[in-house]
Amino acid sequence: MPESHPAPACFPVTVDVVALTVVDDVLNVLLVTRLIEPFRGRLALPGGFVLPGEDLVTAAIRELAEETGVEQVPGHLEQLGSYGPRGRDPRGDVLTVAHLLLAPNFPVLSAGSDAEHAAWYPVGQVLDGELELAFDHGRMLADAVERAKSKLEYSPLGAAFCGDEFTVAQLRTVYEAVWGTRLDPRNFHRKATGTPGFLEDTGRMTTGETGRPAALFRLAAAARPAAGQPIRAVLNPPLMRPRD
Amino acid sequence: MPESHPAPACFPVTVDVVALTVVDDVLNVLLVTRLIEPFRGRLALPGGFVLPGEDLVTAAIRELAEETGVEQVPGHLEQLGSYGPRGRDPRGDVLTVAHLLLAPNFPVLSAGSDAEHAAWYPVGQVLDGELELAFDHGRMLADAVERAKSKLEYSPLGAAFCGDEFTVAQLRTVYEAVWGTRLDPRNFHRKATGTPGFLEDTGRMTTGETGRPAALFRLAAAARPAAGQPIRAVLNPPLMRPRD
DNA sequence: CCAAAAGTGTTAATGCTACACCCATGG
DNA sequence: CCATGGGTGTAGCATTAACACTTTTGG
Repeated sequence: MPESHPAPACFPVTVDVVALTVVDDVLNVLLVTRLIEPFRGRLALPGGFVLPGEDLVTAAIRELAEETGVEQVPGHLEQLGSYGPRGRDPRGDVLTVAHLLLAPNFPVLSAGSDAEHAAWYPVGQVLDGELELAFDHGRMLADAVERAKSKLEYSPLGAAFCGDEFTVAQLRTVYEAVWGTRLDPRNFHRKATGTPGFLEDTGRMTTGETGRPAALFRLAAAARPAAGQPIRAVLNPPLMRPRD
Repeated sequence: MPESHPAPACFPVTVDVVALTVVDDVLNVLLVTRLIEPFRGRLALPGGFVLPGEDLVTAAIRELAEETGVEQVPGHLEQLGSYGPRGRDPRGDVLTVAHLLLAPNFPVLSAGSDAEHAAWYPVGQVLDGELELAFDHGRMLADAVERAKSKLEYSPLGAAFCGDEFTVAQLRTVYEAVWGTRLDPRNFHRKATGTPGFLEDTGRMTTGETGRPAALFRLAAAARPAAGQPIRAVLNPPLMRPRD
């Protein structure tokens, strides 16, 4: 750590947020259209400079709020990793700390204003190269998706994509969207409801949908993230995605 | 990302390295004794300021070399996470990016010189509170150990603690040291040698040891880390540590 | 009644745990 | 021969994968 080094050089530091959600059974990412150079007109992850006296999470939440209007963090936020500082911004060295947000499909305040236009885009279109992102945001997105995929296997974070109460089928579509696979509804139901400390029956049911009504669940107390505490590996043995 | 924000404030950025190894069946961490304030005389992780024009990994490798004398990275190095910038250095806000190094027990150039004294210390003594580290390095170590524990479950990185060639028993003691558990040698042998794409028989055997000679293995080509590429999840289904 | 989705039962395959047991070396 | 660790076989248990089947709603 801090030693007797020459010039404790300073670096501009930014935070970026990879906000993922599931829209119509498809994994989406929150992107903004850049209004300024560099990469003007290009899609990018929301983010911006860390201000003096600010912490990383604080900055991430603030930037997210500035571009989406959400007041509280609408889901699960965690650090993804740091990138740089070299070779990622044409204007010079910038260190950025990427964050991962798993959230239900929240409305973004878009268009109309003079702010950058924020909207949900299917992750597949970006990873396939159909849409190209500014800076090294494409790599961040890829890393984020990989992280999300593996988190679903052993943690209860799939529920972060759902609201407070959800059906097993809704939770299953989350897994299917993130993993890009189909899962057997019956086996998934057994695993989800049979895992101790994962789901909690609310006693209430859905209504008005086609087919038989489904039971509504919420995250069990043991699986709910206690502020700042590490996420418990509730699914043990893990719920594994099919490989290859 | 970079927007039209007020003053793109700068932060001093450091890198820290949590170097783990296994010495005599016990997980150890590489620590230095601080020669300057703050925390003078206290144990700390090796690390230091990122220099202008430097990248994170470059800085981590350089700092490691300066304090241990190793020329090449002696094992597997990956980013652990970022901490700060607030409330972790009494002198002011400093952002640090912690790195995790899993390596065989390499010799550290210690003592004698005027440099900080570097040596291996049992991880248990630190986590138990017997030894207290400078800054927030205790938390970093805890995070690093947790990361290492979970990596062993599905990745071939346990082998990073061994040399190029090793026996199944040596690999097993790594797992036992990191997880702090005992594993059945026979079942471990089956799982390790039976997992496709994990181990590769060299055809050679150990000699001179007590008991029956053991076959020497190396990491299979498929499991060897291709520079900069993500580590393959070779152990599928994972080799799971006993819970509770 | 029919379609659609929720949820339960059942069976075969797979993988793990816990051992008994044999093999190969040094002393 | 014996102690020590390397390595194989195998039975029982737990979990998963695949799919038949019943339940409960809306149209």
